[in-house]
Amino acid sequence: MSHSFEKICQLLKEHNYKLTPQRITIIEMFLENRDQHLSAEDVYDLVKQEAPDIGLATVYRTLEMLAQIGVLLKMDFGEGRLRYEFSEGVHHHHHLICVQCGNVSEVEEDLLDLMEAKIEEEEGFTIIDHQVKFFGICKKCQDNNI
Amino acid sequence: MSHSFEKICQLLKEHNYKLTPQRITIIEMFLENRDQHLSAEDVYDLVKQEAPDIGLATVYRTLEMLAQIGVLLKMDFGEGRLRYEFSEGVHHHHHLICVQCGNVSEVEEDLLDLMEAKIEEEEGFTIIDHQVKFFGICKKCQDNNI
DNA sequence: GTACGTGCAAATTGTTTGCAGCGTG
DNA sequence: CACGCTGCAAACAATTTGCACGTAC
Repeated sequence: MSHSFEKICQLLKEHNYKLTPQRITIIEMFLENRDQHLSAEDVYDLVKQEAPDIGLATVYRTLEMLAQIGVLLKMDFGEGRLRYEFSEGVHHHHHLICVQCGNVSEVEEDLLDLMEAKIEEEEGFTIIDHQVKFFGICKKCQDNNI
Repeated sequence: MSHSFEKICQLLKEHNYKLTPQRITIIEMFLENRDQHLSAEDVYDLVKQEAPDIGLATVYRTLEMLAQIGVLLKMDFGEGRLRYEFSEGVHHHHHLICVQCGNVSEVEEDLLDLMEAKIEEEEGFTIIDHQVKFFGICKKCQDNNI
């Protein structure tokens, strides 16, 4: 079910991508930070600790490639920059974005199957994926506001 | 219910914003294109036909201002640019984004109230707004693919 | 060995800002 | 007539691209 290092390497091979040290480091980084939504710059900073010579462009290219083959999912939280996370289980978690502190957390709730079925039927639109974002005030901020 | 020119002007006054020709032109443009999701550049191109001297920065500033006072809603379809639409009824329509042609259309379906109630209860997260995007292939593209 | 991958720097793109002059209320 | 608003150009920030060199297969 979940992504493993081996499975991802396998995917690269299938798509005729080479397994370079830089790519390996980036993939390991994501495996060690499964729960995070990392921006390109975040990845760059993290990876630089392991491999100081890596270039930012390489990070961008690798993230794009991993998104293309379905390992990562591009997420846009409206900050003017993209974030990346493992694509697994995308259909069953949504994001809670706190408009005060900017923190992004996840919920597992998903009642969208009904909606999808209706849309496919009524609009003739074949749904591949969905993204749901709830904007509001997280518990922490609410507590701080008192 | 729906935005009218008068109501928007009223809102500007309430917020101590002046009613300049540029702002009027931009508001009229949106009223004439209620069904569209316009980017700043789109608005600039449209408005330039009426008022060739307008500056792109003015468009950006006006869109930001209209979003601030709640007339427009900033939408992010992950294209690396923001789009704007009237904010009315935001809770009751969602976006269908075709991954082939990039066309964005709307659906009225909304079953998220249940989900919101559950999230507020279980996570203590107070929801202000939500955005739902469905990615897939629109009817037109499906027909073209045959 | 060769095509793909890399680092670097420069280019692009969307958006923001500083400023002197203009126009609304 | 004051202050907010404008156009212009320059500044910014995230991302992309061109290119000569390096390296996985």
